[in-house]
Amino acid sequence: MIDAERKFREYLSEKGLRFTSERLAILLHVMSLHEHFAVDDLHHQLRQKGLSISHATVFRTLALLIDCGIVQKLPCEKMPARYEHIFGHLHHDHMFCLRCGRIIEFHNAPIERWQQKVAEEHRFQMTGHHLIIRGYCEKCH
Amino acid sequence: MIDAERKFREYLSEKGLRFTSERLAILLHVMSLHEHFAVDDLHHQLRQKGLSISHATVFRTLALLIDCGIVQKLPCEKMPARYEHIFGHLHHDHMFCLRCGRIIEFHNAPIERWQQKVAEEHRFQMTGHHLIIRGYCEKCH
DNA sequence: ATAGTATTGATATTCGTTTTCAATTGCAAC
DNA sequence: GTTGCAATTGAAAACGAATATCAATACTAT
Ligand SMILES: [Mn+2]
Ligand SMILES: [Mn+2]
Ligand SMILES: [Zn+2]
Ligand SMILES: [Zn+2]
Repeated sequence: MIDAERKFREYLSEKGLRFTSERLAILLHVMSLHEHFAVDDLHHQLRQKGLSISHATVFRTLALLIDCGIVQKLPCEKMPARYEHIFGHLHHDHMFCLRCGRIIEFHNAPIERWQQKVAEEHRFQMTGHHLIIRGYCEKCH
Repeated sequence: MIDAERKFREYLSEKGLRFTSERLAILLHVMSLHEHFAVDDLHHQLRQKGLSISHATVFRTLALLIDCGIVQKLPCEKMPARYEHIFGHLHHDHMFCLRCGRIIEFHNAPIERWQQKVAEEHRFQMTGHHLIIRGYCEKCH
């Protein structure tokens, strides 16, 4: 059993929820993906594997995985949201290429620290943040 | 005539578009607002003034004002987008209080500089960015 | 005035996401 | 293992912000 499964099981158990075969299948597939994906991508890939999991269940399970801290949602303007597993990964932010749609990940410690500082200055209790840099990637200049 | 009106007139003229009474009314009302507003807020306020401007025209005109650089759209998760006029204002980012919905504005020069630097490091041509700090405001801790 | 085009409001449509609900399933207590 | 029951599921319907459609109207230039 992978660590993510253990974490998900504990989360569900604490909430009085059940560990179903659908939830396991979705968890395992999400953990096997190393890109940013849309709900439909995930749904199609599961069906290609021969699993007939409904659209609704994919949405519902992703919500659980987000609440559990295994998955992160990237709100995208003008297109369906993207998701990615973050369990086992360090925090990062994203650049979106407006031409080819490429998503580039980055981490910048000074930005993270200044965010903390700004929040403190406003006596704001930061629980998270969300930084997206829009523009054109190397190939699309 | 306020500066924003001059700018909007020039923008429309260059694009071969027309300066209509609806567009003027929306522009003036948007410039009079000093909060972040949803499309429905704006629409209702215009109707309260006795102006019968359609929903569609409000959306369409906001899109023009954004393209023109007078207005900015703040994508909100789980709720309709918010807008604000930025003409005559310096760039700023936002903190969203998850409890009371308050929006706090801030500007942090080091964050802006580091964003530029990160983009350059990835040979990414930044055209804009979007930073939202989520959490709880002073009153909502 | 006239013609040509942009704009409008009302309405319908889109589409990602959420909800509904009856049938099914997991799970804990017996 | 049987039972009881709430949680879960899939299919379909509903939702809702945003957009598209289109006939009527209003500018603009000639
Ligand atoms: Mn990522
Ligand atoms: Mn603002
Ligand atoms: Zn690109
Ligand atoms: Zn608050």
